[in-house]
Amino acid sequence: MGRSPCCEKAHTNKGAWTKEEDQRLISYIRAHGEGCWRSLPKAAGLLRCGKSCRLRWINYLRPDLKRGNFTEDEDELIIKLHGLLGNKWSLIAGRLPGRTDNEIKNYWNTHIKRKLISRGLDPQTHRPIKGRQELEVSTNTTANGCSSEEMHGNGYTTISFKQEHQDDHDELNLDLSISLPYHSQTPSSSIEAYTTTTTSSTTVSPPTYNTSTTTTTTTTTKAICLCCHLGFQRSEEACCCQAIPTLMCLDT
DNA sequence: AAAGCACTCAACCGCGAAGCG
DNA sequence: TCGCTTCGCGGTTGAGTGCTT
Repeated sequence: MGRSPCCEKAHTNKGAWTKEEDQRLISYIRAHGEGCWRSLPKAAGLLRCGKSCRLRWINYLRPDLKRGNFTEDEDELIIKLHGLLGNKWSLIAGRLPGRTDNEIKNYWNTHIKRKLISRGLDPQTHRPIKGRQELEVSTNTTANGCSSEEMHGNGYTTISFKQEHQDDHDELNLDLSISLPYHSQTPSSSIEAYTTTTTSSTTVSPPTYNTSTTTTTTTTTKAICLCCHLGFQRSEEACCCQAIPTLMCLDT
């Protein structure tokens, strides 16, 4: 019979949140912290499902949210990140402190798409709209400019971005790749050589952190620790930000 | 002034991933 | 290893608001 509902819908409110509900949620989270969204509504005395509470907190009530218009710099950053990551709004949001994935997604759909179209660019591919046919012939290149996936014998996949595509984003140095977890011998000694040692089967390397298989020059002004990027700073995993004071912890 | 239209954005829904027993 | 639960993400919807005619 399909999935069970995330909550007992008959006894939950839906739609816009009231001030009182907001207040209840804020004070509960202030007192007990985030987590266990499933049981939170009951504990906080809210007739909402946990999902709804989580969304309300993350997208609207969090104290570190930056409200207001996006700056021109943020616009450009979003465009560049989207060009590399596609519709990975949460990853993009992770690079824009104070912005949420929902906010960026909405902003993309309402403003940036139009902006790119007016520049003669396809919002999905970030390629000139005119030259699309010839680009589609190039079977090794995905819509986002990634080279096609390389399947390794062990079943893991490495996705790397073509240099030519990265040239569009020089100043960002977004050398993003997904590859086998790589156990660096000195993981915290060098930002360039940074890799995680999590047990995850894939490692998403954020900009600046090159895997062992890529060689690029790395001069960036903004860097983020992968622990922070992936939210590990809240866990027991060591966060290299502490060891590297120049890193920006964006996900706080 | 009012009706219709366009736009924005908060919130919902469904799915896949991760966690856990 | 399997099945269940919970979480998080991306796509979509719809109410509210502003603009145009």
